[in-house]
Amino acid sequence: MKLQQLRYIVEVLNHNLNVSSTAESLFTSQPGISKQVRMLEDELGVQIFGRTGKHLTHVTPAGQEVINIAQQVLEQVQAIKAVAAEHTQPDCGKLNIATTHTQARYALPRVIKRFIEQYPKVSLHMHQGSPSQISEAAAKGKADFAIATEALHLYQDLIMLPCYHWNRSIIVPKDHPLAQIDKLSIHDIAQHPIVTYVHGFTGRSELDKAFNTAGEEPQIVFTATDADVIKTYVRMGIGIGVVATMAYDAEEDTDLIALPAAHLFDPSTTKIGFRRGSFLRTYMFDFIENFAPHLTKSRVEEAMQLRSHEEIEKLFSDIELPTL
Amino acid sequence: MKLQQLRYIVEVLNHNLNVSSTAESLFTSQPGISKQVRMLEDELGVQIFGRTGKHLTHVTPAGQEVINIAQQVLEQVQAIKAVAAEHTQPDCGKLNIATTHTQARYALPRVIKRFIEQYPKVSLHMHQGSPSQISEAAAKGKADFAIATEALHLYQDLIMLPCYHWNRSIIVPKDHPLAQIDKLSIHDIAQHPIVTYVHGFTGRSELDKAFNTAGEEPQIVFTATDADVIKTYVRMGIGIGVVATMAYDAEEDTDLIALPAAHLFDPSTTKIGFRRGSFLRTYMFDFIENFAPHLTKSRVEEAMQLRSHEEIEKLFSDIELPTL
DNA sequence: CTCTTTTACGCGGGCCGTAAGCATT
DNA sequence: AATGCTTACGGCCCGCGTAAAAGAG
Repeated sequence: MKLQQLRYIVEVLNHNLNVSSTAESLFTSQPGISKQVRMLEDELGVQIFGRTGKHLTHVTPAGQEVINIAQQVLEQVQAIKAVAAEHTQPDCGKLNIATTHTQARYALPRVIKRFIEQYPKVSLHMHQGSPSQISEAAAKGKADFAIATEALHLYQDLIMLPCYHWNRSIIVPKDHPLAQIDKLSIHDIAQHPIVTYVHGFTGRSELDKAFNTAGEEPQIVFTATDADVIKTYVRMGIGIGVVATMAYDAEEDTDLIALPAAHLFDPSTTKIGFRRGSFLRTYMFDFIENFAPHLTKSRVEEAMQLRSHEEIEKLFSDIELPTL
Repeated sequence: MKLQQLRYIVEVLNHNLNVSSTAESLFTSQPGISKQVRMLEDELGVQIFGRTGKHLTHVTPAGQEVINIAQQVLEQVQAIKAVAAEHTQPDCGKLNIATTHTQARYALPRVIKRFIEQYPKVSLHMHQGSPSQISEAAAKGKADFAIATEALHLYQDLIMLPCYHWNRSIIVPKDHPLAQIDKLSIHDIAQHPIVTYVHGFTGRSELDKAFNTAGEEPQIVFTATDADVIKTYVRMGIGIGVVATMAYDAEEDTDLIALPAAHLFDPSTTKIGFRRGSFLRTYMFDFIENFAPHLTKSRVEEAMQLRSHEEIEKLFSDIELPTL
């Protein structure tokens, strides 16, 4: 059994069982992969892929189990390389961050600016996507960190640490009638068409919950994955916006007004997650601490020892998170 | 990076940094290993082993980290092979059990007899040792199962499942004065010299605890790791024996009498442990269930999902264990 | 007819084993 | 002097790439 054989079967699966495209992506020849796959199958005595004639059609149950383990092996091989790099070039490497528009646009810029100054030799890559895509990217090792408010808990083998709380604001055009009301209620909001995040994005669930408990039915006329789009439609007069407070910029959004809504919706918590068992480089610890100052290296390491989401939550229950 | 290079560095460490003996044990040449080790070091850019001149003297910090991960990789490679074997030859394989004399001599024989009948093609190996050696063997992957009463909890990455409770008996020669007393007390026992298990063996800690809480000082004149030796010295009149009840055989030990002592000492619990993340063959699940009928495959799998000893204990808190 | 996998074949690299050289104890 | 690691060299296996054949859709 060779490490490359494991790489091959994992990649063939990632390419929907198309060996030719797998070969192309790995910059090698297609017959080479086919042969190695069959040699591995011969050695193990088990078919990994099911075939009809000459085409790979499905993954056998045994093959799925083998591939799952193979993925872990390859992750650990990466960890070995990371350990080595940490000792030879501590300030050199890659950092892949998977996150949502909201974080990338409003929460991360200052953090990333500082990080790049501190570690100019680390190449930084941002992957944007939906919270579930983000979690998957982190869980599969395509990203080192996932930063999001939702969906991270879906993967048991992601360690997720709370970073900060944030609240919502209602944004309306300056001349909107709601701007006159001193303290908004859910009922007030329910009278107007709403523009907000799509399901599964940026704490959308808290919004639905608040309306539910108030017994009101929100008129959601338009949803988008990011606040910039939402603001554009609010400007057009389509409805009132419900967005993260941090998405309102008093200097840029002079034509809009943000009405605080912290009293209407429970705050959401943005978390940073990474694969359990992955080796974190020093610059990764530093990135985390830059982003959330209470997440010191020692505290993160402590959390890595814990074995369930609940235990980790307990570890941070005493700590007051910043609110954006 | 090749799998064999990882095997080599792990084995070199296991052979106290002696490359020659490592080569011998792996049935290969010593220069081959030396070269591969240095090639791996070159590839990683990190010294794994420290050298003075031409001799390997110590493991570098980076090397230790690399080797730790390498061990995990090799374990997973074993898991892949086990998965494959499970699908091709479900009733064929190996089973390594690490256990103490007490278990091997009194608890396991009937289980193993049945197991061998059921799986004649599985080759079974028993490794005897102290509880801490046993735990280590299981944790390091040298044994599939560790069966013992003590020390298993020392390894966080061992899953240990409770099998049965057992109590102690006082064994004395037939004509011993204690044999006349109806219900023994700790005080009664403390009047006589005691022969029992050495520290760290077979629930010895419960014995010490009972004397401590009773405020008595036991006169322990002789300790051994197994009940057969203890019985021999009891026969010689050295003292009274305190052993696991199951170690007394009414048919063989006709010259001795066992006085129940369940009311004097808290019962101990024998557990079976195995490495977290290891792949269990069907015959392994069957072995466990043979040994402890309440440990069905589904219940064991459930326990494998849990992440701490506490959670596992909670899972079994409702279940009444048999008492031997 | 096209896309994809399999088979065939030749090259090159690298792993391994033997033998000799050299450092450490 | 003995033990143990390194260097040197040669054989052999094997992984890879190219090219052609065969099968699936």
